[in-house]
Amino acid sequence: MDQRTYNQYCATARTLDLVGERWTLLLIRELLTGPKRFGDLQAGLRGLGTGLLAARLKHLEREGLAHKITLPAPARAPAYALTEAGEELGPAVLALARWGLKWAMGERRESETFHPGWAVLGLRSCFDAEAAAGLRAVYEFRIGEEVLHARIDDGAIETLHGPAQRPDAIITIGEEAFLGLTGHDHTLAEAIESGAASVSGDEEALRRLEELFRLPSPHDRKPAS
Amino acid sequence: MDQRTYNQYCATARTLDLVGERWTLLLIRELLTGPKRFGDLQAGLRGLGTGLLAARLKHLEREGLAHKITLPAPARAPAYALTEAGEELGPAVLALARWGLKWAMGERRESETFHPGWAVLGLRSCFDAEAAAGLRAVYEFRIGEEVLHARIDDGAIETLHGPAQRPDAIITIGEEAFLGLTGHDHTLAEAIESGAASVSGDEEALRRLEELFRLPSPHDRKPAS
DNA sequence: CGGCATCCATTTTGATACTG
DNA sequence: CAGTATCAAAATGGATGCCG
Repeated sequence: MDQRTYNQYCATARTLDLVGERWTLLLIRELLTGPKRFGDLQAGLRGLGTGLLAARLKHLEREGLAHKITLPAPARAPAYALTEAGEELGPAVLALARWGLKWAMGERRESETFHPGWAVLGLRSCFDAEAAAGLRAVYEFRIGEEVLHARIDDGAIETLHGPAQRPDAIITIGEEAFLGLTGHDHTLAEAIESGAASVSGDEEALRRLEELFRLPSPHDRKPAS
Repeated sequence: MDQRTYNQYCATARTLDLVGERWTLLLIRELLTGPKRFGDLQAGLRGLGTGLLAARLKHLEREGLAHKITLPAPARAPAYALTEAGEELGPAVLALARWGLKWAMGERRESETFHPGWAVLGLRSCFDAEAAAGLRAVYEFRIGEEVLHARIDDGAIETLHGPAQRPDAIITIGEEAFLGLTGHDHTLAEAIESGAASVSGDEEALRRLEELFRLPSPHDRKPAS
């Protein structure tokens, strides 16, 4: 797995030598929203067997992109987290996500799995730093079964799995309705209207929510010409 | 990944379904500096056989990321170019390059190939838009056997293979000396001093050159702890 | 639950030879 | 030069069993 190198003295090629194998960037995507346990990682990556997952994790550890940790009490369970180097792959993963939002997200296919955590990372990929100037707020998203939060601090954003300590605003919405948002089927206001979503907390923070994340309108890669 | 898809309704996964296979992102890297012929593509991707290259190109065409063109006269030769969708993968490729410049570029290994075109893309990845505010200039780089140019227009940059029509400044340098620049072995001024490089053209444009591109200092992914 | 080992069917790849 | 055709060597996916 790392004997197969591109053998090019090129920053892109060297990076892909490290994280270009199948599953690796998705593994990093999972870890970008916080440390995860072996089983949870596998749950987020259906199709990846335990053997390959273990091999990939070992590779990331050897290369200094992730490391094994012990979750704080009371969990005390083993888990994996990104190192500083791994964390800094965030911009690259988000750039891929940003492209995908614009050029590759059509209707959800029947066979495709979906986890709200991915969506929050997608949100982060279209975060508008300028629109967040001067804003300092923590949002908690409760989407389907999952809970995530985004901490925004004047142009900077951090999105992590789990509840927030002291959220300024809470958005609760079902998976289906959330997919309707990303698919431009309806707005958040409409979802609230119809009862599919509910919000609470600081009104000012909630008002600014829609400016913060600008979902690109989907484009067709193969125009009818 | 034609049949082998991640099957996730996730922007990152969908993108990797399209361009995550081996060689694909490097192929796009090659095309990001302008249209290329089949043979030139293969030259830039040592190790990629003609069969796989043809398959990858066909895949990119089918997916609307690249298309086959005929070079303008007098060449009139077949070549491949990126579509708008393909072009927009630039930010993602550059993000990977930026990461690699910081975390993965140690000494050049004996077996590694090197092409100046990669370096210019690397330069572009660390282009500082703020430092280019108000600047409008075209630089021509003659590195080893290759010629490339960068057109800078007030925060925007475009880097293409080939000579510029009307360059404001020309930088001529050998491959070895150029690698010394990226490896922080010496500065451009020192290379000029020692006769390894030479510059000509607008003095103002040349003075601003070093502010425009900020090479990150290399970091160790595995600190001695 | 976490994680490694093994066996096996299927894909992907790498290298080379071959054709218009 | 621009590709096709072919075949051997990896990598992957899936099932399964094991051990702490």
